[in-house]
Amino acid sequence: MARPRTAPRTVDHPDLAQVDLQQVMEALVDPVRRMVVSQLARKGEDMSCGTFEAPVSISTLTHHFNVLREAGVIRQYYVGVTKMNTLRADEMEERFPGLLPAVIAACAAETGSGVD
Amino acid sequence: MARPRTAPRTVDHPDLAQVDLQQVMEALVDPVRRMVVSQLARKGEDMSCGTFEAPVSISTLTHHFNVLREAGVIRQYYVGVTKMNTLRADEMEERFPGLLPAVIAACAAETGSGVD
DNA sequence: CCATTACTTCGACGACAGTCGTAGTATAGA
DNA sequence: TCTATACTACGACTGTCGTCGAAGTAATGG
Repeated sequence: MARPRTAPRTVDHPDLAQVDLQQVMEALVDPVRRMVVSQLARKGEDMSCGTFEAPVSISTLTHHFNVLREAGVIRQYYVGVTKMNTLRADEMEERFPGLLPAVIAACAAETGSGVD
Repeated sequence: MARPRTAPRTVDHPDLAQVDLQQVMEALVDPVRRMVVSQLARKGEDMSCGTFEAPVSISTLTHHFNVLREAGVIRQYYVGVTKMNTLRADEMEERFPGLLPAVIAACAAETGSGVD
């Protein structure tokens, strides 16, 4: 019989018009979340939740993905049992011009050069 | 006789090279501190601590100025009994290109339009 | 139907940031 | 020398955020 006795898993995303600067700043102030954004930007393609490098547990990482998604920074969707992540770069650019690129560039500059 | 039995009040500022993104993000994530930065950018000239509008007490405001200064966002200097504040915009631009302007623009966009 | 994989939810805990009022300090002026 | 002004330093309090592990849920494959 039909297997899907529940609807396919969906994810809610805010319209960027209803996201304010405070929310985005709070999302981007956490170093782990910036690592996520940075890796996403660096890779240039969608990544599943399990493929990120971060010095925290899986459940904590889930929390960080939620914060980023609710701030409109990333978009998430399921592919089978895995959850994919994408930067909402274009939309963010329209809403907060220059902000995300500046942060990403700063991340890259810090992790790229041998600062430590 | 010579009155200055103490050296004139001075203020310490970090070299921007030794300020990291985390510190700047933490400085800019607080809405009161963004108000300070925003007013400084809007005014376009140095402002004394007492001339800022913020919904907090004076002592709290002092704390916010300290955070901004230690993050390299503002420069402070005494003029008699008042303390002046100025944005380190050019230096910040060199250290974290685009970051401060993006935040300032976002602040202006939010406070400018009748969002609430 | 069952096991596995991949992620989520929950509750608890610890740390720390923002806030205040009070008391203190440096400068200017009388 | 004394007072007023403008800001600072300190200690206390509070709320919130990041963190974890354990238990839960949904899809996939056998």
